Amino acid sequence: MNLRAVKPQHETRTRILDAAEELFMQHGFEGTSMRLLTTKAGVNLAAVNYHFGSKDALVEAVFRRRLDPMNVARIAELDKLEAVEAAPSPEAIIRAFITPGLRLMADGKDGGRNFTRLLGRTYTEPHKQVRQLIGQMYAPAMQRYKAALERALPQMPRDELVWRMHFMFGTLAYTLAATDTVQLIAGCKPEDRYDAHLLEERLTAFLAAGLNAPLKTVIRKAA
Amino acid sequence: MNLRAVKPQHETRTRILDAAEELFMQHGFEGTSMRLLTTKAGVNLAAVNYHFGSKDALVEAVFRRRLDPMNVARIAELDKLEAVEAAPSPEAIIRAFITPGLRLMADGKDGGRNFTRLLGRTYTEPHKQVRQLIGQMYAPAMQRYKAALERALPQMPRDELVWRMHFMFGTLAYTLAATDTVQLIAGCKPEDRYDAHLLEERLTAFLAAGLNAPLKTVIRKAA
DNA sequence: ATAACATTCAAACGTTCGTTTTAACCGGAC
DNA sequence: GTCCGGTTAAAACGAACGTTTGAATGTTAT
Repeated sequence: MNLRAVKPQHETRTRILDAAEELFMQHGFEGTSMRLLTTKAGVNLAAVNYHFGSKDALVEAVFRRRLDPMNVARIAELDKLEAVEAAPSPEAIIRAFITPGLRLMADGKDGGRNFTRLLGRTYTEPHKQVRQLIGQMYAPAMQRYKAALERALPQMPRDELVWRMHFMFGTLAYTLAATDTVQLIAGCKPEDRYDAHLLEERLTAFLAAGLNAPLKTVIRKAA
Repeated sequence: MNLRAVKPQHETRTRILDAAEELFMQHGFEGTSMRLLTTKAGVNLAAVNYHFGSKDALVEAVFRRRLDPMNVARIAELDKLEAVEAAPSPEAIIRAFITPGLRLMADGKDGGRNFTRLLGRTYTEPHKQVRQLIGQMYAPAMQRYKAALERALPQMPRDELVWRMHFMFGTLAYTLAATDTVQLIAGCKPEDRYDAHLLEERLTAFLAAGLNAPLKTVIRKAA
């Protein structure tokens, strides 16, 4: 029969993915050995190669498991928004964009927090393969949000908007990923980070203001 | 004599540091082998251990070479600013903070651009040692800028300011480090990134607006 | 010239890496 | 029971890792 049993469906796979998420975050990809990984997961050394094929394929699987749902959620949030009004406000769009990430970060029981830390690193990931993979997974949501913001801010030059989206993206990425820099800047209680609602408010206010920053008459020097 | 010769002063060291900067950025620390590194630098395999002691010590040296001068420049910019007026504007403070980083990024002939890409990665660096090292090197400048911003924005709650500094820091870090995400968001000519002046204007406008975002009456749920 | 020193070099060290192999195990189908 | 696909187990593979060694080489002071 080709009917997959409904037993502990791929428990080993899940254990490996969980351990990989945590260890990749702590030590990076190259810094995490298969022996350490499989030991932490409580599985045999050969299990990774059996279930995923190779270490590189495992890396990809780790990202796919979380990133695909997150970007699906991002698009769903935007759909919901645009169903109510044709041209949502920049602030509402920002909120729709950052919410799925923050939700993952606030996820206490699951290892979502591990993943957001890992995720933040990927935007500057050295591995070309990983960067391309991430790019592919983000592209659809990005196009949607770019179009939505162009509609919300019709007066803004396109290249300026691209840069402000870039800044916005960076702020979120850093917020999701950063570990102890906040405590470095000031004595900040780390439990604040997990108050998802408060963080969403702060981040939205900051990003909305930045996105709506007054447009100076930019002095371009002749080429 | 203990007088060091003035000849090609530590040429091998410099060649190693340059190669390390580029390769660490491309492949990460663990992903860069000593054999590849020394080959690229055109030095013997044993040269790194001879001149720096170990690979880890080389990593530290790579950061020290660039980070120390950059944070010295940051403090100097702030000194210069506060010499003119006691309480500079938030925008001026922001500009003073981001300028040294952007200057390094725009540095075409030197490998400064390589370093800024590498630097952006460090804020989410897995290695505890590296993170602590970076933290130590940033701390003095950070305290100065925090104090300056508190003076410039006396009405802002301290914890809100800390978070906005955090966002600001993240935006700059991401801007310095990001590689192809901008092109992912939109067809953005990569040569724009190197127009340091234009980028400074854009970044300053965005950050100043975010830092000055209106303070909503935050609804805190009772503990 | 020669002694003392700093640097470079080729070779090898032991360890750990990701992966492969081969046998054992296990639950259902017949 | 017997067979069989899916999974786990222990052991070994060759390759690559960071580091060390000891001799060779260049450089400077006497």
